[in-house]
Amino acid sequence: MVRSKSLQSSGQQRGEEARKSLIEAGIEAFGVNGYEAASTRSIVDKAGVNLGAIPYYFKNKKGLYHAVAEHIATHLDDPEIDAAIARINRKTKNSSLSAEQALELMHELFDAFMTTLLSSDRPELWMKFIFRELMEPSSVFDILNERVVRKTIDPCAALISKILDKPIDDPECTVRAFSLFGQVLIFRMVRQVTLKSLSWEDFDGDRLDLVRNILHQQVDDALRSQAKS
Amino acid sequence: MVRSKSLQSSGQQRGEEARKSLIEAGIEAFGVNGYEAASTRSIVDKAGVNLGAIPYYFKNKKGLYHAVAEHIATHLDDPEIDAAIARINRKTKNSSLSAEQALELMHELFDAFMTTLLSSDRPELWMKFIFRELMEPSSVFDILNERVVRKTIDPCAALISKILDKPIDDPECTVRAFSLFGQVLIFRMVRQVTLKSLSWEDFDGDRLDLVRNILHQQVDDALRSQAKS
DNA sequence: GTCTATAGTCGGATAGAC
DNA sequence: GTCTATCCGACTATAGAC
Repeated sequence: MVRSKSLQSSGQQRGEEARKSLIEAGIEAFGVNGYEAASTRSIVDKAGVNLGAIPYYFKNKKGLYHAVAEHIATHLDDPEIDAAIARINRKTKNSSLSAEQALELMHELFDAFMTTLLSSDRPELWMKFIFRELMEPSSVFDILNERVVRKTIDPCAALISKILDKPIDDPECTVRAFSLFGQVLIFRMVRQVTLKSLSWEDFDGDRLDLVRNILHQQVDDALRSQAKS
Repeated sequence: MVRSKSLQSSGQQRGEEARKSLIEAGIEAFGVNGYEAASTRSIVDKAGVNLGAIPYYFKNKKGLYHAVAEHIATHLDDPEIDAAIARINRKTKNSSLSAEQALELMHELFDAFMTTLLSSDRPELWMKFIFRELMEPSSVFDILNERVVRKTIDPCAALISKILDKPIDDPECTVRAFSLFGQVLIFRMVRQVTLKSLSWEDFDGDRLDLVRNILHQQVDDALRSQAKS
């Protein structure tokens, strides 16, 4: 009895470990070249589990893909970015926010965003997974769009509406939010292209600062020139 | 004799058509979800040729992929963008270009670029093919980087060096060129994301104008504030 | 609950018929 | 020069042993 219970418990633990390692391996496999290019065999090999584990825990390959997307959406948290977003959400409810204060919050968000996106010790495969899905929507597009993109873009658009003194649902606010993020995102999305043109090997140290300062200035100019007086 | 010659000629013609239709089908197949997801069978079906045609004309699947990249790099020409680039290349050699004139050339390029990228009647699958390769470099990365990206980015960086009065090899010029393009590219790369946030179905008519005007202003502000006096 | 053996399908590439 | 038949390996999913 005791022995059987202990065995079961150890089995459940192993089961949880198998789930985890499959999701971990799934992020890597799906991240590199997408859903089709990742074989279930390569995933179970990397995860150190047997082939039957995927259908058992996730029903099928698509189920694992879905679980990977859920995992990324849930665990993609960066302390500085999250803190900046929380501050923005709190203060945009306060309608007495001045344009200058809003711009300051904007810079806090962008500075955190740039540092996270450009320094390479961050989970690069998570990014690839997300960007691929956003470029070519499939079954998990909504998960990532709602819980990763909107979470960041909507507060940003709200800030811009304060700065420009325009209604929150004015498309101009959203267009500006996306285009400003585009300035940063391009260095992550086509990273190799930008590094090659610059003859750089990485965005580190002074180089990261250079990019950060330029983008900071461009965000500032774009919004300040249009700010309510 | 005559008959055999005519048959051979017709055969060569058919051969050329097979090549063309395979490349056409390849753009579509590789464009949608990448190299791995495209099966040679689906490609030959779409092209209306037999399975042996791929190894015969292109050696193997990779050879077809390479040919598709070559075709895109060669035939991706937009009259207005090309004209703008040609003007820039001509005038940046003239060192007496004023900052104001350079900024004007910059706007010509960006306006053409935005119209082409955002209006959906342009070959969307070509874009997907290019972006996927730039994000995840494989064997044809250099072809696309040299003949599509550098062709546009380098003249743009040269213009910026005139506007800011900095040396052409100052990394600041390249960083600014990429980030300004990023403002536009994001609307093409994660098109569905931006459209969904805006509750738009397409970038057409007034909506295209709205985006174009905002980006025009942002490019203007970013550079004008830093222009040599 | 976990793993292995295998079914059934589809992939790219080839050899040889026409 | 063009097409067909076929090989062989790899894939996902399942069934049943342990």
